Amino acid sequence: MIVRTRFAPSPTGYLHIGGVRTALFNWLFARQHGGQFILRIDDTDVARNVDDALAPILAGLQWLGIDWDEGPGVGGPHAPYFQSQRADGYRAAAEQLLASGHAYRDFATPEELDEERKAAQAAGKAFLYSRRFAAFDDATAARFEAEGRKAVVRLKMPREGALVIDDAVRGRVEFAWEREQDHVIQRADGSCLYHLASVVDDHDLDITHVIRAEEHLSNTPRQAYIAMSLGYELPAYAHLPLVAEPGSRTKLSKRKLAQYLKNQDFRRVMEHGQAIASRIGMPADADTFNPVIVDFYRAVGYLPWAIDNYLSLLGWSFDDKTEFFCREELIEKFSLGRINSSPASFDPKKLWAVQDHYQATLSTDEKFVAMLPYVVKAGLVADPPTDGQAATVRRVIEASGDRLKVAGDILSYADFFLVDEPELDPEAVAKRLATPGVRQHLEAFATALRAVKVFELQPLEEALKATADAAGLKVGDLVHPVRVAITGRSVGPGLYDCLAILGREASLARISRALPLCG
RNA sequence: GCCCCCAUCGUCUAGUGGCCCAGGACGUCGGGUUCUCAAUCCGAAAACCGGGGUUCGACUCCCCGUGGGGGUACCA
Repeated sequence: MIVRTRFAPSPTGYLHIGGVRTALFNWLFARQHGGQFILRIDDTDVARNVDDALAPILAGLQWLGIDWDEGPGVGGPHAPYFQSQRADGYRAAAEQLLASGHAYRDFATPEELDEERKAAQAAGKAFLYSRRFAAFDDATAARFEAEGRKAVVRLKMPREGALVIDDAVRGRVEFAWEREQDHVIQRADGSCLYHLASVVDDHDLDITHVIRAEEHLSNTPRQAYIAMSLGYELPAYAHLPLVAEPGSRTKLSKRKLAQYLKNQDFRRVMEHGQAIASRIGMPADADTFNPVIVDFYRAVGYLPWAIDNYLSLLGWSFDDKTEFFCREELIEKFSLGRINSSPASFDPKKLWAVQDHYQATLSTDEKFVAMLPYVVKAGLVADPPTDGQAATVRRVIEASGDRLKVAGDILSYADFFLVDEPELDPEAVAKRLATPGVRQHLEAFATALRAVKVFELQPLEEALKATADAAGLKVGDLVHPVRVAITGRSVGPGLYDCLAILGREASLARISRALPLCG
């Protein structure tokens, strides 16, 4: 048997982090078994602007390296891969269900149904439709139609016995048929609903394993009923634990962003991203740009594999200690059997740590390629950059080392080397420059700088230490004022690196500019 | 209301009856190193939801609570 899995997003305009986890697990399972991963678009409901709403989803998956063997853009033997274009198949299935007596036309109005529902609830019982307006033959149907009623097609669920499924994650799960409602599968206008469409497609696309979030577990009986009634073989099911909110067990949702921002870690990640976005002139409106959406990470400059690796650990583990996997290892080691069944909450801090880990493995060249576009977009260099500017960026990357956690971080390290007169942080000035004696020390250091023969790390360090010694200062007491004078702020790469990158002329100019502010 | 699922440090998790007075990771705290920050090194605090069983022995199995979550749509 060839394993075939699928990810079936609705075109909503964004790729949700929980959706990615589902896609990733489907993809991993298919790749591991040498099978196929299919992307199908569940657009039965949203008819307009599908292209626009789909683009971010496709782009997000591509960016993450989750490639699909059949689906939009690549086609395949089961095309089309859009539910909106497969309606004929659903209608035929509804016909078949009607003909075989597994479904019926129902003429009840929503109000009549609602009344029954409420009565059942008031009685503390599960709602079970009386089938009062069901038409099992044409004569009855004609009578209802004469009353001006319109029919939908409902499933005629069994009212005894039970469905037992063997879920790959949860094991044996049993559902009593009598608790299942006669769900509508086709509207009066002939359009078909999700459950029918999904089952028909999974069968037509030869899907062998349905791997999806736990929210669908309760949907399984009616889908299984549809499948069995149509004579399909049931796929294997695996219901993944929900990806929950930071610090909670509730399903992560884009809508509740305001609430997540009360979570300190989440807010920190958000603000860090917004700062980068605003410097590259990217709209950072929280609706389209936030840590629940994959685009956020791409825009800010996270590494796609860091996201994948982090997400793989949400509900799955290989053993008690391995956390980092390259793509091949993850494909090899992944297994449905080791998926957890309890919800896993999305932890921005842990993602950050995983990103940090992978970022640290990058070479200067790799960082340069990823970071240069940010500097260009922020207008810090010409487009294209001059050779000198590119060289400066490269040196800043080297000097900054581990301080650059995501590609966008280059902005807050490169800017003061690339602008003529960086702004001075008032707090840093107050703390490091405006204290008594600093002016004199800076002047002494300026003199020493003029005398430095080769403007490189070693001689610079010697010059600074000599100046400090002569003045009876600790190295730090001189380093801090110099740093603020030349970079405008109190944190940054090593001071000697800063001086070397700036060069003699700029360093001296910045020191003299700072002198009036000194105590 | 009814149905289903879930329950180990703050978080992600290991644990499939004795190896566990519960292991790893992130985070937190303390310390070392350091010109700041970052990194790094060392160390610490931190959990089996409760109650009953079963068993020589339960984190592990069963039952009941409690708590959390999902579903219950002519949404997907």
